[in-house]
Amino acid sequence: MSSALLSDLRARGLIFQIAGEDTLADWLDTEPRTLYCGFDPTADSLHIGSLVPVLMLRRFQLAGHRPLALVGGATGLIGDPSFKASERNLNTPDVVANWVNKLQHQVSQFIDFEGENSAKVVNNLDWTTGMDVLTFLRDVGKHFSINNMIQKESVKQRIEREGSGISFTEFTYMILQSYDFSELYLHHDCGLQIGGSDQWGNITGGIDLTRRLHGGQVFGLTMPLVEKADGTKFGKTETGTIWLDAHKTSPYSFYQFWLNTSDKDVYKFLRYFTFLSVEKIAEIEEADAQREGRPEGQQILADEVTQLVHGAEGLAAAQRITQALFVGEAYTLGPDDLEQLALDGLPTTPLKSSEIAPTLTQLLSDVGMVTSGKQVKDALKNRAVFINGVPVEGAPPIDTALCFRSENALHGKYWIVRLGKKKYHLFTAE
RNA sequence: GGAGGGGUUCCCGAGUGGCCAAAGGGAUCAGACUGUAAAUCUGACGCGAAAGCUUCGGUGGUUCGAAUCCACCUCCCUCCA
Repeated sequence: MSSALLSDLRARGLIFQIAGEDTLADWLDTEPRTLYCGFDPTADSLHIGSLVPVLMLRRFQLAGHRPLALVGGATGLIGDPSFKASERNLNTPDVVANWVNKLQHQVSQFIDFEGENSAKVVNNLDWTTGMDVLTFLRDVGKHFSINNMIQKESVKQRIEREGSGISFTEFTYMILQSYDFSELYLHHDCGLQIGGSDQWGNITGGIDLTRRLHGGQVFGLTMPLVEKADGTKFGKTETGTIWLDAHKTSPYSFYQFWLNTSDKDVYKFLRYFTFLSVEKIAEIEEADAQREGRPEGQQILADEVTQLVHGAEGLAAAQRITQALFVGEAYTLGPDDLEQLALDGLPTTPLKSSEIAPTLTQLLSDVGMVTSGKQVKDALKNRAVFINGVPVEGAPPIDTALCFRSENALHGKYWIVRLGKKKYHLFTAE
């Protein structure tokens, strides 16, 4: 059945490279196996870049294997140099420890901790923190050849490129991660490490070390980097990174992100980010190709992924807002509906008449709709600013008191400001 | 420790005394066209409604005037020891 897993992954395009390809399918087929994937705390939340590996763990678990999610309490203190253009700043131990906590919790929601192949979260700080330098150098470092390490593609650009460089600290990262694999092999019988394609060098390092230290034969599997057809970076928008934490990226914004996926990417993303079968996705693609006009792929993608990350409630909230703003006429909603939208996560700001910003440009940049007043000016020129559906006329400065009068409010206290086609903000009278 | 090269606005990268808020590209935002897609075209892109204000690693200095010259400091890179 697991070779079925591999062929499904292959059909999804989720396999980039495999170490031990000849025997991996057999190994997976004979009995439930343990595998791991590492997540380093580089922020207080994972972002959608980590979603592919996280979901990969789940795919293996659904196929009957046991996933370990490793949180890099130790490696997060060092910083992975793989394919990074420059050295990064070190974060303080207490900051990293705090992030570790958050990641543990976050990763946990995607894998199942019940049943026979229950998942486990481990932290590599547990086995590195007590190790002294000499032991590390003699027992671990001795197995690594510098000649070999500097050959790795992942650090080559740092070593060869003029104007950059790599510290010993970051260079050592690979050894730490390799040691993780050998430890998990020893104590958890973990025989497979998965990761993004940038992790190939680190993974093969771990495979070599495990063989040298324990004579164990272990496997590695990497997933392709998520790339967009237009070549721009996946997972970033004007607002910045798309986080998995609902407090950092609301389910609504998250949902909108997927809904805005390009046609060229949407079916690939369905294969990457959902558990819909490859056949089902092919059907959707086929149906979209037949249909005139707007395809359904984005809708399905947004529904599926939002459900996975934010649950049924988060999805429902995101859909309610989307429905109200983009499908219906938002300014025909009743007061209860508007309250609900605010609760659902539509960006909302109460207006206190005493401390309201005097100009519209200032107000909109204060609430984060735009990053500078210039954008508002630009939008005004294009008649792209609307309050409750009515375009705002004129050029800045525009008096906010005139814009937000109770006469033009919905139900006496609501104003929906729209800037451009997609940005909405709800203001309420206090 | 020695010798040399470098730190420019989100990123890359021009700019070597006034014409510089600083070329060009990318990213981003808005408009048109569309389907909340792509491509294309248009506009914006340090802050400010404007007057104006604040930027070119840091601090001082020279000058009527500095991103550009000088001094010191700091960080990075290359080679040598």
